[in-house]
Amino acid sequence: MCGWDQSYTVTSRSSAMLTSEGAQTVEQDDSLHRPKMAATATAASSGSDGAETMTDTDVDMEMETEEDDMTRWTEAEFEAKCTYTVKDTVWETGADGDSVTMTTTRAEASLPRNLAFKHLADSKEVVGVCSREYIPKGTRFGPLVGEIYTADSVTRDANRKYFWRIYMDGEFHHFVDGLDETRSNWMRYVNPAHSAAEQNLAACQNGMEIYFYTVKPVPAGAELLVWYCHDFARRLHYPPSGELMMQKLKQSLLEVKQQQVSSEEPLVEGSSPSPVVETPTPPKREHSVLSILRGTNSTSSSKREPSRPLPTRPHCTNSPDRPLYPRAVYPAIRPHPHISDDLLSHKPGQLSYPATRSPGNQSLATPSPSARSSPDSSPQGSPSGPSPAFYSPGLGSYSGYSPPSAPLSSPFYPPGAPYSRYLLPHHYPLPGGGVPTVGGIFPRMYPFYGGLLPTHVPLLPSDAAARRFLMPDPSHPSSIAAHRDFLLPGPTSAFSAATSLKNKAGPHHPYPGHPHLHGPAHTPSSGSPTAGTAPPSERMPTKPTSALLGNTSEHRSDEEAINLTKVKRGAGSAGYKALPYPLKKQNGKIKYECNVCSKTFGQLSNLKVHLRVHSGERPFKCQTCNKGFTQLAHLQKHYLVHTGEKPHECQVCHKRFSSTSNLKTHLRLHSGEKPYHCKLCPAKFTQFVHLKLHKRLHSRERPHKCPHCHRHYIHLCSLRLHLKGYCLAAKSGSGSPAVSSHAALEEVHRANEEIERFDVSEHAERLEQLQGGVEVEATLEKQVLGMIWRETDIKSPHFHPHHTGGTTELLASAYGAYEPSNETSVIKIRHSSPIPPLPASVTVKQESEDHT
DNA sequence: CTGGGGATGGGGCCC
DNA sequence: CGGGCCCCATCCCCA
Repeated sequence: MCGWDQSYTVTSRSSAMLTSEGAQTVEQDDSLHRPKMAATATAASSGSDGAETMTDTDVDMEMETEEDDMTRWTEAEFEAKCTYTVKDTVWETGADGDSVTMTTTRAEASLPRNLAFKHLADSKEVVGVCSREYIPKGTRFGPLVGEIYTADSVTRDANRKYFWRIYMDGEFHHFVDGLDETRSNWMRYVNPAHSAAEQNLAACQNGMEIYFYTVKPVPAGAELLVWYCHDFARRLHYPPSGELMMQKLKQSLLEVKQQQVSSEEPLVEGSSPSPVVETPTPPKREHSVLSILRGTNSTSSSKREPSRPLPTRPHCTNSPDRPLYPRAVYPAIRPHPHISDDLLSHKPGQLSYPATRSPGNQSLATPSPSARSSPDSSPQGSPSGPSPAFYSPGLGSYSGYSPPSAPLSSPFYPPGAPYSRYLLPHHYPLPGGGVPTVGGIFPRMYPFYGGLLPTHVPLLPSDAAARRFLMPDPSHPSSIAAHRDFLLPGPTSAFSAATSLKNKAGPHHPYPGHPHLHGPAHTPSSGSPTAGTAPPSERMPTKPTSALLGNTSEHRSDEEAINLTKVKRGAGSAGYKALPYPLKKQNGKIKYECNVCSKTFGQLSNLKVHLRVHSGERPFKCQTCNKGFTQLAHLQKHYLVHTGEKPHECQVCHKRFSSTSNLKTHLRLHSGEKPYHCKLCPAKFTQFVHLKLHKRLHSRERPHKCPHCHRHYIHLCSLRLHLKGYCLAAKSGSGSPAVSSHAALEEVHRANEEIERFDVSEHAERLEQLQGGVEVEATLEKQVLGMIWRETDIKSPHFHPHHTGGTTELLASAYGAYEPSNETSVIKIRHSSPIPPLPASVTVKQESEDHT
């Protein structure tokens, strides 16, 4: 988003400029007033595979019935409830980053992978941001990056087009300026929402940073359109919902037109409502389109914000005397994305409504959950959409929602966007060492913060910043509470239940239906208002915000809590609840033992988490697919499925993976490591599962069954070999070796393994066809088991299976290629005792199970 | 069937 | 004590 200039003020303009901006403003404001599209068609999936277990329709259905209006959430709620975060792509700097900087601005390079820029057809100019894939509701983007200016440091002629105001304790604190594309991030390109219906992002200030949260599912290809969250709007003295402003705008419509004809009244800072406005609900005062366009407060200027001269807006394409430029449209003043530069060039009477929406954008068609679920979400909602009169004749009715003229250059990977090069994992070591977390976008920025922000403001690298969503802002107790309330597992487990009681919250918590949010377990000791004060809609048991905490077994939470408490006092009951964590001592260290499986843990917290395995508790719910997880980290990892993020990159082939595990597995392809060896043949695998599948080959039909033991063989010769002295069950029979020692027993075992290896080899196949006689068998025996014999002969005079010498050339050639395993076979192992069968660096993961 | 990858579960350990 | 990160194991899918 560009900064539809929150602080933009103008004192005077040319009429042309006014007109142009007027149009913008109208649209911008229209966005606020357009009634929510309560019954619009369900968004098509647009090919998105975002919903893995549900169709997009399912998702939407769910949204309709279960979700509340996130646009009415407080900033604290956004921060606390939205677990999903999408981090900026790390910006590569330094030596090898130069090339990047040559072709891409930092702002562009920072774009997360699941987003794409929207370009004008014949331009590389970024005119908006779209989603590449389905993005679930409750996803957080950010923080907004830009240069920091305080009231004192901002220059009077600064271009405030991309200014965002940061407040602290209700007072203006500083600006974040996204103007400079080399110092800002992609968020500067996000267009403002034109209406509540199309708004899919809400801008919030969390801590001292600006974040954008998805307030509705964003289908693939849809443009991101942001508007202030309620808190933010309130700070800026916008009408709470923007609906008032909408009405005013409408009222101003005529006035606007009149002004277009007449001379524009000199604009004075604070004469019009704007995002920056600090006037609470400029109710009675009529806002002229002019003033609206200006995005300035009509009733008052910011008291805290330094007074300033009119922005010169050097880059402002809105300027009538400047060539229209897409970028100009975005930012600032006009939180309306649908006005293209072309529009800007038009004269008032010629206002056209260039389509700028991406083809996939279905925000219009997307039902507005908020509109449906939250009756009060549109207080004075304008009953109608933007008045056609708002647009110039010829504009058509709502043509603005026609397909965009600036489609994505590519639905997934824009040409010329060498994604891989900025796709280093967030915490993946850079080739040259070090971690690119702070190195990218933030280095230049944080120094500013260092001097501007209170010490409690986390000066975090991107990675850490992304982590912040789980870290309560110490300056906001409610935030802490919200975090805790939200992140704590629901009181459905013995432990959480116990915790809840410990917190003195009785079993009769106010919202039994949603204990994870408001139940005793989450009642902050500080008495945070967050717990229990959430809107009723939040109490919806299945409300999928993000990591919703366990509602899987909430019906039993209270009981469990009580039971557990009793148990802990000695009441004693069955199962792990009776004694959640009995203590044991191992090697002097206290161990916590699971009552169910007797597994011990060095830390109680580990046991607590472990107990969820037995209780079935999955407190962390994915809002998108409703899957539950036992650990928040698992949910977070899972979320990558929906965002498409693959933070881990193979430094060899640059392929990306969502998990380190999978990357590690992949790296074996490059290293050649195949740690999973088949005991029966030389086959090796990079994954255990492949070995397991492979082993089935060895267990295929084996018609030649040993009459004495369980062994089966594919080939008769193998059975006969086995029977020549290696069947322990038949040891009493003739020819059986005298196995009188443990060592000899082992030899027999190994010999049988070797026979099996031979049995499944191609050589057995060929030998079978030779129809050899006794001599052949003897040779076979010698070749297959020869080494064992020699060893055994030496070590155990008692173990001397019957065999005869003699080798025919024919036989030798028949299976001459057969070689007793030299890596995992018992033979090799025996003979190479001092010499590891494999390089020491290679770990061979032997099969753990018997292959019988 | 093999090989590669995606996703998830579970646990250890550090902060 | 709990959160977060990391790692390994495992299952599943698909080419």
